[in-house]
Amino acid sequence: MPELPEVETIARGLREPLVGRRFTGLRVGWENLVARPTVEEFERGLVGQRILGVKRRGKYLVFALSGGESLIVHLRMTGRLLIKNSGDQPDKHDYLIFELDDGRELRFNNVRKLGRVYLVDDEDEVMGRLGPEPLDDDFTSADFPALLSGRRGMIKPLLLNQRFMAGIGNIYADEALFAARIHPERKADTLTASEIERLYHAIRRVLAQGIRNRGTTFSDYLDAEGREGRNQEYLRVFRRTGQPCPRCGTPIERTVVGGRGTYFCPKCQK
DNA sequence: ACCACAACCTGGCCGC
DNA sequence: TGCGGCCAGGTTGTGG
Repeated sequence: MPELPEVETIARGLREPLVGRRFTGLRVGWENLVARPTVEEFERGLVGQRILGVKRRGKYLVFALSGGESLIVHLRMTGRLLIKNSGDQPDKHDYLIFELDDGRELRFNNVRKLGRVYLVDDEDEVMGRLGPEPLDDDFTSADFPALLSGRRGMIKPLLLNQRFMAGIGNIYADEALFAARIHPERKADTLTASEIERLYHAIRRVLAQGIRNRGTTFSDYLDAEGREGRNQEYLRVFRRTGQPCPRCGTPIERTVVGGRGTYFCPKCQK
């Protein structure tokens, strides 16, 4: 579910309640969510540490801890990070509950149990192979052609490859390709210079819009306070099969590209 | 490098 | 109402 804009919205919402707090306890309802180290070492290493900062990298959330380690969380498909009071009704899918020193809790809610948490000395152990941050100031339109060079596969699976670029998922890949008027199955090495330029700006525009709208909620996504996003009201092709293309009126089509459901306008996207 | 496919999981929806 | 099949915003590993 959560892609860069959703994870960014969560990170922003977690800063105020978490920075300066200390973890006082951990309750584990599904051990496989703890990717590393072992559950016992994870709990022992975490409890007692103060949270110094919260940031996002790609689709990961990173919590800098007072002992120098980093707590890293990936929400995968259905993960949520919610701030609750300790007395609040627990949800059956709250599989990790981080107790805080102010009577509140950080709850990792995760219906499909696919999310993962890590406690590591060096965040590169988890995120070292991620591609560039598409919204960084130092990622410019001049960098994008070089990033694409040598890539011969289809453009959509490439956008979804986190080692190519960090943070893009299925929704924003389709939206960016529509905005750039590029067919999702185009081979990366057939894109013209102007298409590459359009794609660069389209990626940044759709991600920035997603953040402005506080993320896209179809079913699962909620921010740290449990609120839905509203970017679903602004999507132009994603999950809009049969509805008219906002540019030309042709019905939007759905196909499968690289194993993922893919929405596009067959007339605008060549 | 690239591609297809399976695995990890549960819940919602659809058709029968 | 029940049941099987399919689908889902992500990632990783395997085999070709």
